[in-house]
Amino acid sequence: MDKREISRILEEIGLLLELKGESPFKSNAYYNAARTIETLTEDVGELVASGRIRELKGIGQALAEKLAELVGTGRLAYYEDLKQAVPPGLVEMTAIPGLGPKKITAIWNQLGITTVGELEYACIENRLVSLPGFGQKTQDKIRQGILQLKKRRGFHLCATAIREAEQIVAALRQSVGIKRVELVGDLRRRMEIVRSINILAAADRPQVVLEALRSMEGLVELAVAGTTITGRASVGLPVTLAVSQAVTPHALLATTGSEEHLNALSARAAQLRVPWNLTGDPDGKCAPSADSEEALYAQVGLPFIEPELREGLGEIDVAEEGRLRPLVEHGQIQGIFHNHTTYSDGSASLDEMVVAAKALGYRYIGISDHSQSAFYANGLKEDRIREQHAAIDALRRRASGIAIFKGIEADILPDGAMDYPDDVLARFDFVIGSVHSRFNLPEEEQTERVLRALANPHVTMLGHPTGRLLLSREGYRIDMKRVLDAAGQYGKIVEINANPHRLDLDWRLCRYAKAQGVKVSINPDAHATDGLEDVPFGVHVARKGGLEASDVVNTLGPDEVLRALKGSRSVTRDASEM
DNA sequence: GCCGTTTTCGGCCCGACTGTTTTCAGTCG
Repeated sequence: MDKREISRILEEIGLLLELKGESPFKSNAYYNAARTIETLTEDVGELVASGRIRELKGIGQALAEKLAELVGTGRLAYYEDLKQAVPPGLVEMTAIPGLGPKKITAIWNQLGITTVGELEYACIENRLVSLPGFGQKTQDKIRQGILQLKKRRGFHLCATAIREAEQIVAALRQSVGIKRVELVGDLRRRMEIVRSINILAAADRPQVVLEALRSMEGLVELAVAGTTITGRASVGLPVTLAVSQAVTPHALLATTGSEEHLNALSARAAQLRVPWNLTGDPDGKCAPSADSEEALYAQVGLPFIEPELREGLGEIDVAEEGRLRPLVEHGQIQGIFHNHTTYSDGSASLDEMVVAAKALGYRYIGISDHSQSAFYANGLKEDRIREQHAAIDALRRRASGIAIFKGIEADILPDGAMDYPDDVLARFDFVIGSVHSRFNLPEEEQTERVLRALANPHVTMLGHPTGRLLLSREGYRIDMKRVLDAAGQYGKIVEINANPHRLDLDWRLCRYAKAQGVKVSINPDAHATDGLEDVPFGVHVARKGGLEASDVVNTLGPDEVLRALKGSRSVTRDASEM
């Protein structure tokens, strides 16, 4: 059992305890432990075996015993019992905005409601308003939240799906009798959220693939119907494998999608009178003859179009006009900004973050802890900024082979002012301006707020521009086009936050940003050393948005990027001019 | 459930916001 799964179980125990109405401090102990385990660099099994697990802060006698049981047997009786005691629908309800454990418990105890469906019906019947502490607005908000929840039900984060998919693909590729394995579908196009994992496999018989899958841990509900194998990954994600004698480029193209892209291709083929039956017999007369996807595109007079671009959003026109450029690749990212440390709410020290970044091959790392108004995140007051800068100076003398930049993730206050005075902001190599409060301002006010921050000459980058959390929170209402216009005008960098929950700036806005001359920075927003590994997810966003290396500032080397940062703060302008 | 000691019990982060109240509870970041 890996640390992610252990952490998830501890987290759920915390939640179940809250729902049962146990001491919030007790559930907090589980939340803390979950966080500790998740950010471990050492193997949990080894820590348990050696007894050193007790040395971790927040792991006492009881938790150590539970971890031992979990690691040793893969099960935990305490957790199983809790799950018996609390209906699973209550856990699902916690995903509804504005609905926390207390309100859910009230709904459960006083109305006997245990599922989201029943809750929705109770809203329709106007039964929530009668509960103490509830009113019309609460009920309306819950009903709205349920609609959101239903919309995203069945979706999973790309990162989760990729992790599962890569394990399956790698295992199958090593299996005897399986000739070829390819990931297709939304996941190959690197959509930010997906419903399933779709794989093409070449083998003589589906049975061969099935046997290989059976030996994999975490795959359940495996079944065969004809040449299709279905199953479910450990996170509940449906897996579908289509097995055939060979993986043809036709099948690859057809199953990668998107539907819009395929429709545009077939319309084009019809116009050019090229046979274009991708799903029929590839040797038949109706199918284009091709031995690769490149050759298929060539049949309709187009260069190869990267899977990420295949969304039917004008990529075919761009390809036809010869305007496709090589998309940015992870290997071109030379350094990373937006990284937190234990100075604020990170779980790894400054030294650990720098060492980890260097180990990943990065040539520079930009440290940016939270600013003073972020109380909840232990934001840095001026004295602690001085302390951190001294630590960075000392580390710069010791560390070789990696440059360290002094930065800050400064809150953009509700009125658009930054939460440090200019002379403090001037001490940093880079300043990320981020919104962390007052998400519910009207669109006009929210937009003006961010525009004013961008007008501040000390701000170099805009952090997670919409504040969205995929599958859990909508972004705040903001006119992103105006924001990107301003960023272009002022030469400000806009972040592509690579955290799989954010992926913000959205890829759909990348083209617009590029057209305004806006440079992006692909930032991990890491709060632990393994957060640094999220960078590739940000690269997917940039690629889907059609960005090339020259659009991404952190493809620059350390010296050039520093010049770019200086350039982005040289424009001085008053907000009143806008 | 953890922690630390002024050790075996009492405290555990906190401020803003919202909606419900008419002084506060719940949620969120």
